[in-house]
Amino acid sequence: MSLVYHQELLEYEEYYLVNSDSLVLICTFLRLCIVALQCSKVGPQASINKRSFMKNLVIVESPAKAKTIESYLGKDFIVKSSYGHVRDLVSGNKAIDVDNAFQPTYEVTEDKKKVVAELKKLAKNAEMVWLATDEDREGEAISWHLMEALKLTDDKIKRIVFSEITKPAILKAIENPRKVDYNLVNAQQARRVLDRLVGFELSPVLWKKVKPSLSAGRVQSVTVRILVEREREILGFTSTSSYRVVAEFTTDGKKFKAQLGKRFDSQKEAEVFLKKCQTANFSIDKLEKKPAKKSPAAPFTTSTLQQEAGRKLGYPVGVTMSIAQKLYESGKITYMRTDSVNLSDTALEAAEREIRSSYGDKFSKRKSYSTKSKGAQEAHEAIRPTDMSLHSVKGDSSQTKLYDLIWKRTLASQMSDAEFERTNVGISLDNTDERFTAKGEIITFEGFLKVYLEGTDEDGEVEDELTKDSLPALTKGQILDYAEINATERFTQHPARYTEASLVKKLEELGIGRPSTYAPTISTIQKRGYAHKDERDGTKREYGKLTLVKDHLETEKLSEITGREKGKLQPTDIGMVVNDFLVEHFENVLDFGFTASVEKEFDDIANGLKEWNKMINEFYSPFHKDVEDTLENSERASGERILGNHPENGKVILVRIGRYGPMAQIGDAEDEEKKFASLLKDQSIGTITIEQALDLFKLPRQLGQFEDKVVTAAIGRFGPYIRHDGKFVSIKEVDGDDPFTITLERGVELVKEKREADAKKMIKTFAEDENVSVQEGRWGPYIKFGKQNVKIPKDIEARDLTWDEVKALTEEAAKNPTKKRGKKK
DNA sequence: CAGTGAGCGAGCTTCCGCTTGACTT
Repeated sequence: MSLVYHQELLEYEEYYLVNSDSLVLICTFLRLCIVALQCSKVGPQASINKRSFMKNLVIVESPAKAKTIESYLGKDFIVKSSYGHVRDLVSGNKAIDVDNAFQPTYEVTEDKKKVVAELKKLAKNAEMVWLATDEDREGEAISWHLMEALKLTDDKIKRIVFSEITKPAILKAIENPRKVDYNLVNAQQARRVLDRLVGFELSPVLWKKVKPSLSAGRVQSVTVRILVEREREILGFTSTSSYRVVAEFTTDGKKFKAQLGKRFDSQKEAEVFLKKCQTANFSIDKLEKKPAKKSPAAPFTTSTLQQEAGRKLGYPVGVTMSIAQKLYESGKITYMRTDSVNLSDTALEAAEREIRSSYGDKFSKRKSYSTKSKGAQEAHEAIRPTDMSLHSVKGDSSQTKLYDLIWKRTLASQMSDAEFERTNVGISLDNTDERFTAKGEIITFEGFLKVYLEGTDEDGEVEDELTKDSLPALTKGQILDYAEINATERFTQHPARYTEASLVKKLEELGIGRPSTYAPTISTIQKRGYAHKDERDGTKREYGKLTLVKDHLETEKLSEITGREKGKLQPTDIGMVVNDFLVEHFENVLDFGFTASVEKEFDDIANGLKEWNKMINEFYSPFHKDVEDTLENSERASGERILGNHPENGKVILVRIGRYGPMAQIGDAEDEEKKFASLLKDQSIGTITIEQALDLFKLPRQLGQFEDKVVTAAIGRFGPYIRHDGKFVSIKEVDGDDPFTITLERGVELVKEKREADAKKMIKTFAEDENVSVQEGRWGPYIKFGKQNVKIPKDIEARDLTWDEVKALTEEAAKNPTKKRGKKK
């Protein structure tokens, strides 16, 4: 933390040196102190309590921000953090009084009680409380909730805002205080109330009509819909193939490639064309050179940082955010949850200085970017290094890499365009109208490409396989000889499944969700079982290739692996069934434009054009009617699909969603002897075959006896396993085992391996009770007391624990149960 | 939470956005 402080000071000093306005600044600062003094004199208690005289409490949302700002403001100000929202709607179903103008009931959230108590104490002793929460809807509401929770009156507070954490910005903010904007607060209340109503009325419908514990909401349900619709596109996609012709020409001993404008639907047609090539004369009939430019990408927002870190470093969005959080906390970068592409003046100056000194004046070009995304509220700066002269951070390699990305992106955004010379070459044949084209590209000025180029998402087939390097010297009218001409069969590709990052991009385009929720939303839909990361090996596919070399035509059949995929988001059966149900009954809320349209109304509320509870009422009345109507009239949604009849007894075989997820069933609902089996993780209701479904009923399999006890193989909640004498051993597919074919010998081998591994973990056992032991776990040694696991304090040596100590620790742990997420049965 | 899947009825689940640590077997 001392590092941060130091760095901020440096920045500050630098600012003094280069900025001619520094005198003005100092004056401003002095004037401020006087203002603060005068302010405090007005307060009724000012003269009574000398100790609290002059004291100003500033409250911001983030503690790291508080530290920085405190260093700007001097000793008359103390700056504290609220750690985000301090109050929220009470939990449960009674937070909103729908019969009384949607009156909300709030409470200080459990984890904020300490924070609120401390702020309350400080506020009491302060002359003035400066509410410096973010300059957006949520920030305004946080200020209001702080007033309520700390019992602050209007004359005791000043509301200040700034969208960058730089000294001039903070001082300017202090000079321009205002009151809390209740219209904006009401817009936030409307947002909050709407989300609670939607979530807490839709979810119970799903519990009744689909499966318990499911959830629905304005953001998550549309997110799942995006995935489901893409999956349907993929399922409905049929791939077609065509032959693409590429010729390699030589001139002056140099080679270059050109592609035919036309593709052929069959091998036959391709062959006919290549035969024409054998006798054709090739000549250049078009030669065009054009200058071209490429501009750098805007500085990072949360969304673009997540995308680039995904593309270039392979990080899931949650990982990116936690690395960024660490960089932010150590003062290396600005705030990482932002939708703004704006850079502060001090940052622009620093970037320019850095570019001029490292690359030269002609690489510098100041640019300001404006946001393209819909719901942007721009309460912060773009994500950038706090110190542009720091080219790299030491230590943790993931932090080094992410910082590197941020540094380069920021710098590049203020650099000149890259310049190219593009060449387009047309090549004609004298015995057909078909033509080849070649493209060349030479960089004439590197510009921003010197440091950074934004990545791209591979989306479908790469259309243009030609290298865009330089072409050899060519002239119009020149006659060419080919070295080789290929016609290769290429297949059209289904649209790509979403990655975490490309999904975030889509959400941002639709204005759904906020920088602080992109990563949590993606983890929510996976936790709820609506989507998962896929892993498909791909399948072998044959393709044809024709090669013409020196008048000799050859035909080959080659093979390639297609459809290999890892880590893409794919909707599950439950995700699809829930989505179809919601889309059918709640089209309005599931509409991709729903958020955008309510945002418009929130804006009206913020501008004082509409009352918030009126707006909510207009939404809620018809919505609630739909909910009741659906509860009463809709069928249960199970996604049932009938696969056919049993080959031996003729009973119906179907797949559907059951209480515990996707399952197969033999026999209909009336059948007294119907049987059930869960689908495997990689199977789905939509694609499973009758043979695969029948296989499921072969488990559990009895393999035989070992030590007079039965050994069985089956598949459970955590995957395939061997069971023996009440103990379970996982069967790992990577070892080439599976429960359908595994033998008794191999099963016994796994049981023995497991015993050995368990013995290794055992540190100590006790004669008093054989169910109690001290074992080595993932996070170090722990006590296993029956089914209870107990942590061992760091200062105690696990090996030396006595029976009495173990009992004492266990009893203490039982007294203070840690809040567990899991519920008891 | 590693054998479930009917139906009953208890009591429970659930939203989005703003922030960090505490905690995990």
